[in-house]
Formats: sequence, C-alpha cells, structure tokens
Amino acid sequence: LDVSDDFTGIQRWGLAAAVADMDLLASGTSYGADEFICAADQGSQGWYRVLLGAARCCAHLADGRRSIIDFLMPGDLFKVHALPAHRICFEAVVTPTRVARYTTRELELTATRNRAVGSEMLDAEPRMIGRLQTHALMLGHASAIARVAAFLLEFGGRSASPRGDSVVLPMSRSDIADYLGIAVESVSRALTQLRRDGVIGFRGPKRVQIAMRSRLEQLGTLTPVA
Amino acid sequence: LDVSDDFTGIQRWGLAAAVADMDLLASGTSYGADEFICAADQGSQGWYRVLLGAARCCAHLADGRRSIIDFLMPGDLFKVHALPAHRICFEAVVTPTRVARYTTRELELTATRNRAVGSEMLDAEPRMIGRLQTHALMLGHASAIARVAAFLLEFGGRSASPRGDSVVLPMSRSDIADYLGIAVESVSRALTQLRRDGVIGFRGPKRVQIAMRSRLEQLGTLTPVA
DNA sequence: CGTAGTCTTGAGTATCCTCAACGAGGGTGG
DNA sequence: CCACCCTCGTTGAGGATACTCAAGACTACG
Repeated sequence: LDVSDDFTGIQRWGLAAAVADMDLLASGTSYGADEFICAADQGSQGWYRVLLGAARCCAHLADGRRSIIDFLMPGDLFKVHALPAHRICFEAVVTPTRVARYTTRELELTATRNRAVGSEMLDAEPRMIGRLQTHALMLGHASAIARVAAFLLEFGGRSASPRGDSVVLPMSRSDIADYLGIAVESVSRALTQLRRDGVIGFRGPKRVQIAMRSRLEQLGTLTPVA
Repeated sequence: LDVSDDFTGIQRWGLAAAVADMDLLASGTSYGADEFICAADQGSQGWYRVLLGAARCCAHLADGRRSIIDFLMPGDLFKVHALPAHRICFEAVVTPTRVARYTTRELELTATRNRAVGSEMLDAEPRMIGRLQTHALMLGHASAIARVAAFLLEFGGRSASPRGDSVVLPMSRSDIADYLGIAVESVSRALTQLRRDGVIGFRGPKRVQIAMRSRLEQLGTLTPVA
C-alpha cells in the first residue's frame, strides 16, 4: 500500500502556509515504520512537525502493553517537553514518514517573518490539549462501536484525503486498538459490524468509504454503553 | 466534614511563592459545591487559580452522562481557552471553594515582578498535558482496582495532606467514578476490596489512610486487566 | 509465487454495568 | 435538643459487553 499519494503533506491545510519558508522544509528526517523518532526527555526537547506519513505518541508499559496517546498527521506541529511523566515517545507509523525538527530559537526566528508560524506555535499546545480532552472523553464513556465510529470521523477530518467520505487509515489495527483502549479483535468486529450495517465500505483493509456519515456521527457522538 | 483544615491553599507547595503577591490574593470568588465556575467559550477566556477547596474540569454529554477530565487542587493554575471542542466547563467540588481569575495582561504584568508567576504560566499547559496523558494512560489499560489505586496515589501526592499516608478525598464517589470512567458501584467495590486486603484504611468515607503504599503502587502502576 | 505478517472470525470466560435495596451521615425544622 | 428526611455510600444478584485464546483468510512483500 502506497500511502504517499494520500498523505502528501503539502495537501494538508495549514501546512502550505507555514512551509512556504524553505527553512522549515530544509531539515527533515525520514523514518521507517515503527521507527523511534524522539522521546520526552532532556535530550529531545524542541519542536517537531510531521511532513509526510504519520507518527504516534505512545507510552510503553512495564507489562508490555502499549497506549497510544495521540496520532500526528502531516502538518501537525508538536512540542516535546522534558517532563518525565510517563516515558512518552514518538514513533513513525508508516514507512515513508518524514519529520522535521526545529529548535525553539529557530522557530521563533521564523515566526518573526511568517506570522502563520507564530500562530501555530501559540496554538500547538491548546490544540494538543483539545485532542487529549476529546480522547479522554472517548475513553471514559464509549462502547467499542462508538469508539471506532468516533475514530473514523476524527481521521476523516484530519487525514489528507481529497474526498471527505474516503478515509485512509495508515496505522494498523493494533495501533487503532491501543489508541481506543480496546482489543484488536474488538476493532475488527466493530468495523465488520459497521460494514454489515452499510455504514462504511472497504477498498482494502486501510481504505474506508463512509457511506452513511450521519449514522456514523450518531454512533460516534457519545452513545451510551447500553 | 470540614475540609478546610486539610485543603488550606497556603500549605500547597508552589502556591506560597506565587501568592506572595497580594494582587493575586485580592480577587477571589467563593463557590458552593457543584456550582458553575466557568466554561471553555469566548466569554470566560483567561487564567484561573484554585485557592481553596477543589474544582473539576468536566464535560456534560448529550445523554446526561458526565466525564470529569481533571481535578484542580489548591495552587493549580489553569488557563481556559476559547476552543469549543467539547463544551468543557469547570465546577466547584466542595462548598468552600475559592477561585481567583486573572486576565492575561494582569498575570503577565505580575510575572515581570515575580519570576515564580512567569514560570508557572509557562508550566501550566505542559503540566496539564502531562496530567491528561497520565489520565489517558489510566483510562486505556486498567482494571477498576488499578484505576482506584492509581487515583489514590495521584491524590496522595497532589492533596495538601500534611502526612504522606493520609489522603482526603474532597470529591464524591460519583465524581471519582466519572473521572476514572467506571460506575460508582465499581469505585465503592474497589475501595472495599482494598480495605479488606489491608492496603488502605478509612476514617470516614472521605479520609483514606494508605497502609501499604508499595502494594498500592504495585496495583496502580498499570497492572494488566487479567 | 511462496511466505510472513496482518486481519478476520469463532467460542468461552471474566469483568464490569445495571437495577435494586439497605445503612449511614448530615442538615433542617419542629 | 431531638426527630425527621434526604443524599450519599455500600452491598447484592443478574445480565451484557469486551477480553482471551485459537484458528482460519487475506494482504503485502520478497
């Protein structure tokens, strides 16, 4: 599966304006799938931007389990702090994942020229807080189907797909499961049920067609467990 | 239960330095239990600090359910943004809850005099992100007992209790349940089991004595579901 | 075209939720 | 000062959802 067609960073809204500065495009490192990018410790402080592919913010637990806190899509600017809260690390999701790293000084300097960059720096943490809150809300009260439905809607809006009703999921089922806090099999079962009900369609395991968006929103918008 | 003895804001670490400025103590509004403080909309933008009691950051769902995203304890400085992400609102937990509100300009002005305030402003959002990440981790993979154990440890460290092994829970069981993403009865059952096992002790429903901290940490530190 | 990994499907079990009732504590009014 | 009531907290029984273990398809890649 060649996801590069669907995840061309330039197509992302917001990114186009910011990367007009060639400085921000200059430094970019390519990573393979599941490759380590950086961690939340002293050495990796700074700002990062996903240019291509997708990255995950995850925590590896002592017992071998893994929790995915957030997915970073092309255009997403994120800051890595030195807080050793829970050994958070960032990893690439797909093989062609390109991530740029900037020092704070470098980014602030660019912000003086490009107002869009400064705006992005100010909005980066509020946006992350907003995503984390939405995520916590989903993890709190939601059945398996509600979680999967909300996930599809979230990435239907965030992914770089040209059509609004076509969603490409670059991450594996295992990634989705660790993000939604349910088992891999539960993800698969929920997707199958949605397909059976005609809510979504498949063109390969990673290409989802949203057939009945209103129904999906109805399911994903915090339906009670019962 | 008079929690004012245990939640005197002055005793909170970090707060002592910041509130040395009388300006920051001057404006403070008192709230009763369950009283509305502010919401994440255009009108309530700004900075807030819990001086006394406790506050909760929660989201009321369409079906009547409620998710508590975070608890704010005395000394906690938090910012309310205008993001209409999920109708987030802040409410008082106990009857003597005092919250101060500052405009951004006012707080920045104070920061020029008091370096501790400036440091707090910079750390406010990373700290909130850290708490949200820890919360998401707990909601992802944790049994009911693990959640309650982690909760007790979290507030054993955050509350203003003089002794390290004595925790006062100002919030109701319902609040705890909505924070941990489980039912009220499950909270009660988990607490009872911990009491039966001799891990914790009670002096009233809201006063918890941690008898075996190592065991509690073992349970709360991300034990697998099985 | 073959192989390894991912995805799907099935059966059985455990955990948690729901509904329900009881007991305890605090506040109010007589 | 006492009695009442209301809310909160606890405990129990039954049922539903999701997990675990296991095996079979499909995809992607060499």
